[in-house]
Amino acid sequence: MSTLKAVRGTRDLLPPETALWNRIEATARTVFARYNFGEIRTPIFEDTALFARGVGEETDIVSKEMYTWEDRARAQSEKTQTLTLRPENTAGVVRAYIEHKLGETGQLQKLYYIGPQFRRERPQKGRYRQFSQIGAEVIGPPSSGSESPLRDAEVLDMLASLLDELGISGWTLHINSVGSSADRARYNETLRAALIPLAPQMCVDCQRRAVTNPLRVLDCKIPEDQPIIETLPKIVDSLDEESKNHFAAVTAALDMAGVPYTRNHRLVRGLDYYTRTTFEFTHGGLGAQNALLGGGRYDGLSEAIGGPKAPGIGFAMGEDRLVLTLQALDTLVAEKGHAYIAPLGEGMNPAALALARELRRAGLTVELGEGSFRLKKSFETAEKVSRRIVILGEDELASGILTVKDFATGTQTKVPRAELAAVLAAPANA
RNA sequence: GCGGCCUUAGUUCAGCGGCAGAACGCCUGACUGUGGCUCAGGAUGUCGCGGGUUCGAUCCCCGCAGGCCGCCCCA
Repeated sequence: MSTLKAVRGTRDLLPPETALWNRIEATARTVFARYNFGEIRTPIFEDTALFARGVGEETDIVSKEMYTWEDRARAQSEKTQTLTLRPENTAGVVRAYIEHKLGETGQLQKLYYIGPQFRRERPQKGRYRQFSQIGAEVIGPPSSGSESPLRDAEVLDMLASLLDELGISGWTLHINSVGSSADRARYNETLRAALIPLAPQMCVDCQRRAVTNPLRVLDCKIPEDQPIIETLPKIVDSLDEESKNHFAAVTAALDMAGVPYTRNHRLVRGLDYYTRTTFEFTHGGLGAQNALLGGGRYDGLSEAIGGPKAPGIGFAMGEDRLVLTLQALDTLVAEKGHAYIAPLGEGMNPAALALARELRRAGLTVELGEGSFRLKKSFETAEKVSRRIVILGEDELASGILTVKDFATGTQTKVPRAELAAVLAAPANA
């Protein structure tokens, strides 16, 4: 019988790696809280129509990467429904915003989420079929200030602070404006026309893109094509005055706040709902999947899925990629517990449990040994998982004076039971 | 969805058409309540799965699966 394995593109996360995941999530929650974001949890599956209308029917995500199935009807009278595992979370958040009439509060909604997303792509490093995103959205009626360029700058400032706090050094923030959807359509045609005479000199991929999706030519990584791409019209020249001014206000705020960024005329993101400001934080250590996070403004998304006018801006960070980056930077230090209790002889086991319970209730991390172990084995095991070892034998139990050895210093002391928790809680003696 | 490389012990990896290997880790002992060093010994396993060629396949061939790299796309 063949053994069952995690399905392609999914994986188990085990200790100690999960400690890193928890640290990332805890840091994100802390930073988001400082900016007054609250958590939202939306369902992992939604009506397929939400993604088709929100993300865009023509995008790769919707047209070929979604896990979609027909949910069977419970009764003759009930229609079957097409459901989809969420491939991203922004559409779900906006759906919830509309459904719960959050716009009626008149207040700006600042929501963050952490959770799994699903896309059926060919897996590779930093790209999985189930992956986790940490994201946030700022959305509200125009009267709440949701359209303000200050919101864009604040989100970018928050992200820069979060990455710094996580200890991710060497990131680059790329920003651009893709304007209104009309601006983008106009630019697409400008680009297509400009490429007609140039494409024959470019790589085969670009020759294809020039016809199928001109915007993607800007992403080409072939060195020979770069000088040609530099000569292409820039999207900024296709923007209307309002979008230009909005973008100028975003960069002015970033300059004043001291958030470093790179103006990237070639940053064109793939989801249909993006308007005006778009951005990406990249990191060199990730290979082809070098985007740590991406996001942008989506002023028309709510209306696209049947809601009121509700401009917004948001982002999604690839949590798996944050983990990869931090692992490459070697910032993972395994935390050792406070103490390992070594009972001498199986007869000491019950007393050892009682002692462990006492210390754990005092808030210490305690590993409980086993009386059948020889002391040598207890020491070897203890050294791997704990900062100190506590020996519990007949003498210690009778006298109430325990033997404690500190692995960092190699010093051994006798400690009365009443003082034990305090001694173990103290940092290693120098 | 396309192309390339890869898959052998718990881990990292050698290897060869003829008994399955190293290092690290693990277990036992030297050493009954003091580890880390040392020494002596021990267990590792469907050589990814399924076919084929062959007297004989872990090795050669084909298919499949999974991983990695690139394309596509994206977080």
